[in-house]
Amino acid sequence: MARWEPDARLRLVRAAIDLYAEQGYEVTTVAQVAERAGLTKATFFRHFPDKREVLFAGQEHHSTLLAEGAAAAPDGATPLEAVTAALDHATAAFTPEQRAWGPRLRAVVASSAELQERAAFKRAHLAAALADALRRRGVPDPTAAVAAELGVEAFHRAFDRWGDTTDDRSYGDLARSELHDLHAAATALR
Amino acid sequence: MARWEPDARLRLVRAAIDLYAEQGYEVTTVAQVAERAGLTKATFFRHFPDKREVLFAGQEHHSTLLAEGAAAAPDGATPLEAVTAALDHATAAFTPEQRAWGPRLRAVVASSAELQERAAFKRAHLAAALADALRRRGVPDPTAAVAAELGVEAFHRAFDRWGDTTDDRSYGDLARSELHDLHAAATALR
DNA sequence: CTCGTTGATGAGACCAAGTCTCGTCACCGT
DNA sequence: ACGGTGACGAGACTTGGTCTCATCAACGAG
Repeated sequence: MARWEPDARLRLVRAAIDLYAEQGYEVTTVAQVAERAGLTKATFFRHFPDKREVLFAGQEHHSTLLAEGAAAAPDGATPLEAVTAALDHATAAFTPEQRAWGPRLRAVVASSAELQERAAFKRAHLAAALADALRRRGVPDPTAAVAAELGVEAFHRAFDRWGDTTDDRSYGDLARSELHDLHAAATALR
Repeated sequence: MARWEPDARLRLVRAAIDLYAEQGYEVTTVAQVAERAGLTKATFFRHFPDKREVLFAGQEHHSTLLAEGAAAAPDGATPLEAVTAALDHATAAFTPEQRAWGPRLRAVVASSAELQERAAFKRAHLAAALADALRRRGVPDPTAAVAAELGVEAFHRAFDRWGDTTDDRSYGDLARSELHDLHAAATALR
């Protein structure tokens, strides 16, 4: 038998989502989250840098996936095709487990300005990573920024719709569809 | 003679920018900022909700200006023309005083992840306010979001170039120019 | 002129986030 | 058998942020 129960990190994430949803993010203390996970405050901060990050850990992975996908697109691909490749590659992050947690996470984040702030920061990182990957492909500056912005917007819109159980399409299909709509709106803009 | 020196709020802003720039944002305590302004920590928090906001106060005004400008555009205006009107209207916020503080502010914000987080949040608010104003004009959803995103990107790019003293064009001219470039990139996107 | 009100501030207690140091002890390789 | 490793607990400590209460110049009513 192990000295400590395994998956301390996962237990912390679950405890945090549960408590934040039950009684609210602001009134929940880190000590409470740690206690529900069978740990202490000090250990919480060994796994996460702050009280917010426990909800967003794993999203650095999204940046990596988007950048990898864009970089791996064939040489002749247009910027938009590279963004599509990035979204396809990011599909790897969207497991059924994520789908189950999505709505609860969205609700909790929506309830707190502090959490929305972190979400905005993560989104900015996503856009920066994707724009960087496009620039490394030789896409010139204003185009790379616009394409990355559309890609990240599609990424988030698709995630929102993916969480609605009424829509049974795969995340990849939803992302392609959102990107197509955004691109159409952009080219038609006057 | 007044009981208190006037402009407590402004003194706090100046003290904060100075100290954050001199010795770094993270190692500066709110008590130090208040002391340099001739006040106490409690009074700091009467003027600003937290340690970060002292650098961003006044930016809610930007959302208001953008929304007002977009709402005031003539009835027949296209979405892009409404965004242009919004940027023109926001010109009111860019005084010579702002121009002098801009580069220092940018440097301080760039030095701290916590401050970049707040900046990303403010940007998201700007985009949401502009998109809302466009939707109220009857612009349908994906188009409003894309136009707002381009507008906010132009807003920030113009502010960056406006801070470079090498470029003597007015903020309004710079913003129109940036928006034009971004729009061109968007319509040419493949 | 006097007096009560107003409102910005100071003083300081208080809580929680986040940091840091030190001690513990199962596990693992030698 | 034994020393090293690493995840964890305990608890002190700093600082961001909140709250309550006291202070006192300005101001207006009488």
